[in-house]
Amino acid sequence: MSSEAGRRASRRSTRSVTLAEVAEHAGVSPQTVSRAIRTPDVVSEDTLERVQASIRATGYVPNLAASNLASNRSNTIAVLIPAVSASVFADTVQGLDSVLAPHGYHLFIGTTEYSLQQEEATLRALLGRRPDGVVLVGTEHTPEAQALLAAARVPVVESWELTQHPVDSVVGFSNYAAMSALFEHVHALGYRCPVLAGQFAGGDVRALRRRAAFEDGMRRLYPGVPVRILDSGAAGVSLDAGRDLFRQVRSELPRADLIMFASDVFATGATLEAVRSGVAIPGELGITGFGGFEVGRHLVPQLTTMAIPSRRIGEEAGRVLLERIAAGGRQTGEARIVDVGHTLVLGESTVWQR
Amino acid sequence: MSSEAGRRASRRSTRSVTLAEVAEHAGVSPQTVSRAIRTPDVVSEDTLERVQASIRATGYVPNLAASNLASNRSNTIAVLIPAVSASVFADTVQGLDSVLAPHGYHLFIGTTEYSLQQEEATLRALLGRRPDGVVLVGTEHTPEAQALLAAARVPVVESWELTQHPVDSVVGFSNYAAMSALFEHVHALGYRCPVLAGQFAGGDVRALRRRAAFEDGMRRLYPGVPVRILDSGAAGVSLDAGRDLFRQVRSELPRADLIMFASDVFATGATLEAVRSGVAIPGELGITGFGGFEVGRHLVPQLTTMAIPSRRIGEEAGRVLLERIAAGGRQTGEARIVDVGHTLVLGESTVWQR
DNA sequence: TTGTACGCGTTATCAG
DNA sequence: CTGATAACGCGTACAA
Repeated sequence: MSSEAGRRASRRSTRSVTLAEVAEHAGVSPQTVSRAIRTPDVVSEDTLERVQASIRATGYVPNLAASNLASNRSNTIAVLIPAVSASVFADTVQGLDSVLAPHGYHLFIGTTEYSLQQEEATLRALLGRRPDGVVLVGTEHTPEAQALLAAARVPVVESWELTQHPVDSVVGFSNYAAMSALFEHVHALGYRCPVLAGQFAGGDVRALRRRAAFEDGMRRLYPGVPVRILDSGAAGVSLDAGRDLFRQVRSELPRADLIMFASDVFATGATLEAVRSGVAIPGELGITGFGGFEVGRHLVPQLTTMAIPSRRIGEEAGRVLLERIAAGGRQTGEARIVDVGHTLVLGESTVWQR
Repeated sequence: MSSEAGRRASRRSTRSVTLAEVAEHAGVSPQTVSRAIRTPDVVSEDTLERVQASIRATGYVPNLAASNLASNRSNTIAVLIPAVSASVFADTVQGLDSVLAPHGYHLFIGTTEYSLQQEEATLRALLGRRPDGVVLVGTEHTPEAQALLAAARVPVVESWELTQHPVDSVVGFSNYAAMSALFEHVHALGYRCPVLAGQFAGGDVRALRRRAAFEDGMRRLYPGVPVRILDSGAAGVSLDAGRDLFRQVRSELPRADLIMFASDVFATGATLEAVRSGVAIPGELGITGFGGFEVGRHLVPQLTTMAIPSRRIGEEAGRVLLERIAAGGRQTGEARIVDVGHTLVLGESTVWQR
């Protein structure tokens, strides 16, 4: 026995059907089976049929980990979003999937919980899967994350923001410009004392950009008027938080004539609370949102908001990835910047003042 | 040259750092590096530090495809949901992730578009990744999908429904029982002519169960009263569809005194349309939903609905998976059935009749 | 059109 | 506690 060098017990534990077993069943070489799957037109019709029959008979499911290892392609795109349950990003993911799935790419989704540290950790884990591309939300990352992305040597798309210096490419819009445009609109309507309400302590960088736009707008268009900002704190982005912010404004800032919410979610909770408590919108108080969710069009009064094409962000990101992958799969150095823009939605929740 | 047998160009194309390179850098064997990562406590403190330094210095990111291949474990759970953007399932995914992530499992998400054929195709693709577990929405699958699941020999959790004969285990509730309970409640309130509205042509099996509960309820508690059901058809589950269904009921079924919607989404669109068009709810017409979404509590009037613990479904599914994986990772044969139940939410959109 | 011989990067196994 | 060696399942390169 000691001379039986090299004989070891098989390590296969799952005992799933392999390519070799299909080959044996069909009476061809493993390589032919591989070809029958990946490049059927290069195999004779006769063998092709035989192999396909054997695949069905054996219930063969290709091991993509092995395929990945051998070919250096995973047909996988890593997607990092703040949270799965945040519907705006779900739309982006849906858009991504709709563009990439037809090309055989699957999405590997990781969440960051709006934390750059968490993003780095998740990114590290996802890169272990050797994705053919990466999609991130945001343009701010830890230095380590930046290094990881650079070392990965695959196309990277940052999104939901714009920057002149993306890691590779970026698909998004300017949160600052969008909020500024909305601000200028309500200023033109004649509002005298706008306040901002939202969540700014949760690590959402994009919300901070919107806040900056509000602050700068106040200084520029309302010199002398105090800048009032209410933060929901740890409450998160929810209808409850919107309701609470509304109540807080009513009790603490009675002179406010307009509440600009950092998200349609807050604005919806606030609008419904106004209805319930009998506060006339826009008569007593104006309300604006941000995001352009479906519910805004249904609210009574309809919500004035800034619509963001969240699904299109995903679709464009998918196209950029496909393009880059086709071009060699590497980051080329020439940054690609796609601005999907924003659209002012004039609702009934704001009105011409006098 | 011809005698230089076996010399070939390297096939490595991505040239990412490998375990061997870290080993060389640290002056140890590859196996020691592997151990330093996977079982640090079995490595001497001295070497451990050296290896960790080398990992940082080289920017090493483990190739999980290789790890997967060698160890037969992917630390991956495949999740199949009807759609990413359907918020109920997003909550389930979030719940799953919250339980599984701490144990090192990542989710691979695939969508089925409410189609069993699509489910089978997506399942096939995901199984190629050799997940350590599978979570599905629904208990109905194609025969081929059933075979695939059986052959995969990993824990499988079906969800959002109940069955006495799951593939492996099931976490959910009875859509029939939930809808029946809601129906009995409104019957007890004294409604005389309830109608059902929703989407039943889209392939959503769970919606069909709710419809069956409505039909049976009508036959049982309203003998002689015609069974009225409105289908939004291809419109999908949206606020727009809810608004349109509401209008349709008003114009086509003027004698209806209660609309039972198959989803809170429809009910929300309908309630807001009622507010806009000046129809008194519950005065002129009662409304119920299904799902127990946050928005229902904020609507004016608050929505009467049947709440489903969608996040808890994910959490329980995660626990079942962990348990099964710990127990050997295979389907054991003893089905595990977890009923998360349902909760009647009494809102203001229905009221005692007379 | 088909077959043969590696190699992809990691871990299991066994020996030291 | 550490190292050497052989898998894991498939694709690439080359030969036939």
